[in-house]
Amino acid sequence: MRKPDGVRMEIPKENPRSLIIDVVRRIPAGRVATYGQVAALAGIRGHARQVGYAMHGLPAGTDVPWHRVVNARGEISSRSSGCGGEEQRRRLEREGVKFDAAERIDLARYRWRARPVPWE
DNA sequence: TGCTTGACATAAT
DNA sequence: CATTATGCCAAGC
Repeated sequence: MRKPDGVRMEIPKENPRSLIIDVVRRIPAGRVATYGQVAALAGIRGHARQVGYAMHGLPAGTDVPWHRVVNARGEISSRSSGCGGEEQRRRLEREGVKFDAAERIDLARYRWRARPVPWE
């Protein structure tokens, strides 16, 4: 078989990265979601790393509430670019999310439930 | 073209 | 509950 044109778009619309961002946008204020949860909602369960990678590719001043995405420990993931997570923590506190002495969030209480029914 | 790193998760200890 | 080890996929070099 031979290749079609060879001309390919670098940024397909159905890019998984965009899908991840779309899910993050659905996170309500005052709630936090884990990377794994976002990945699962994006249809890529188990690919939590790609979620974090997508966040890293987000531009400054994006409309995506990336600050509502935390790791499974309920803490802000440290990134390679030194510090900066302080901004994320400040944004979450501003939305009513409380941090404990270990700078962690009580996921049992603030974890976003993307369920059709709230509970029960 | 192939190896290494990475804003993680889950299971085991 | 904390730490360690392994797996996952994609982007960077």
